[in-house]
Amino acid sequence: MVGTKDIKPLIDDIARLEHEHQLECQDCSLYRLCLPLGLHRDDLVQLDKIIKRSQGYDKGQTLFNLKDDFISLYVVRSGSFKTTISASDGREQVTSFYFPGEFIGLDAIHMDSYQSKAVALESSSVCELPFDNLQDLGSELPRLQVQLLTRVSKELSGDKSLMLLLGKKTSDEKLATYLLSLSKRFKDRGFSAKEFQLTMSRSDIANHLGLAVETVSRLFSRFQDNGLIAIKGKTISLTDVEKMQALCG
Amino acid sequence: MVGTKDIKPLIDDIARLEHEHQLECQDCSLYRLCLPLGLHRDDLVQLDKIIKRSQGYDKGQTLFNLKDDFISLYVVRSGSFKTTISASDGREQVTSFYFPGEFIGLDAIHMDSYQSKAVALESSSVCELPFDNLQDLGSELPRLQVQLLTRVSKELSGDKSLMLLLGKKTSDEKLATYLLSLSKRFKDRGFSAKEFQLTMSRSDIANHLGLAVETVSRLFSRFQDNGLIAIKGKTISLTDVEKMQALCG
DNA sequence: TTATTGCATTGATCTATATCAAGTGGCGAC
DNA sequence: GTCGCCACTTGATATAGATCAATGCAATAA
Repeated sequence: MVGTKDIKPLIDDIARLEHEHQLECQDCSLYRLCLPLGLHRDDLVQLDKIIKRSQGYDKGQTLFNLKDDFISLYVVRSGSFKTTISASDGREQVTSFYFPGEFIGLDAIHMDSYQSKAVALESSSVCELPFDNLQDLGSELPRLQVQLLTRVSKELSGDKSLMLLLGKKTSDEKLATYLLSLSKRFKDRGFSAKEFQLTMSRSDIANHLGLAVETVSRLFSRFQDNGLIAIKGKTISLTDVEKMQALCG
Repeated sequence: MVGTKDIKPLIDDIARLEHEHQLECQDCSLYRLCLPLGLHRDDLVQLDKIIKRSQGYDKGQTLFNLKDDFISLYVVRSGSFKTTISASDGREQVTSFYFPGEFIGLDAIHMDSYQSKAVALESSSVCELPFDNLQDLGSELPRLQVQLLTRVSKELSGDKSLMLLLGKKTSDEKLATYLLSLSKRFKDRGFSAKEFQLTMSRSDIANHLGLAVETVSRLFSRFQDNGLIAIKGKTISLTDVEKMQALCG
């Protein structure tokens, strides 16, 4: 307990140093997942020039709000975010979760304001890509433009799958599908596919899957009883991936 | 009854003539809704060169199938289409309906095969845009590339709204939202916003909204009883748009 | 004209999941 | 430490909408 307090300043120092150092794309660990993929070294230097590496965001802090002017796309550098849209009466839907290397704000490109709200789920940081600059650069670097198009298409594809989940799947199929999708994304990022942190709350998960919190809670308990997972607070281990896959439908 | 048979050959003739004439983008009535928007006249000529104006598709005919090689994007020229994705056990979700000027296949850009199946809902025709050619041209015409990006972003945005609908709305809110969305799209295309044809079946609508056919049928009846709509087979009139909007949530 | 077929409607019943209600446990503030 | 708060869990009950079942109806074929 005393130890935690002692290292906090150290962590802050590291964050500050990292920020001052302004890590460039070439050296970034997300290189293989992120926008630069397929760009030449010279192009990267140009891309680096327009990227703003922002200060961090605390848990619960808003990256952008519904109807804010659309200025920039964001790429998660560390941590995680959720985006939500809301009905006129205030009901909200968690539309997506975003992890390192993923783009936030792509659905705003066709408007001049954001169509959703983005909030950090933990201490997080992002790279900011002012869209106008990105477009200017894109007109010189077709490969960049293609990368961007590919990104939006990929998110579109994911959203269609989520429509299948929301429209046709039962509660246990929903949760199983969700957990495996998280697992895959962590694996792609070089983390364990079997054990990871659920940085979002139960109610975020429930909302995203079109379920009630209580249902999600009961499902976690049942999955645990059936030996599918081991869960303790926010830490989850997938103990029977086979069976989990069979559950997805 | 005899009359219908007599004019059928005439209609076919017109379709054939239209096809042979190979109507160009400049002259197309969809000009203001379609890809050419914002392109210069010279650019349009180039775009026209890569567009294949295909034969028509009959009701129920497949434009492309899941896992077909991704070669082209398609723009609806006349008629309408639906796209579906399916779970491993065969359950299907109708992900979108497409009307003239709208793009089909955008979710395949990030893969080398289509992620969904597209089927004509009535006699329809499309413009085919071979994606490789489109990209070659795009690298010379940044405005074209931006148009394309904008299109995908717009579809993304619509899908997020549908997630809100599927996850959070009640059955009557779902149907009301859907009918008004159709109404707006018809209006944008210069058709009546109040009276139009539901080219898709009740079961397509139900599936798309995450409901059972019976529920949709009952809702249509109730909406009619409440003076919101008048419906006869596939023809619907919105008789109280105000009240309908209030129902959307 | 009458049969056939598939889509659509309407009614009766059932069920998955929401909602309501009552704890439980962990964590930060003091 | 312990107080208070909030997220989570677990149980009891309610309900929106699904499913099952029968019938109606319109378009095509015979």
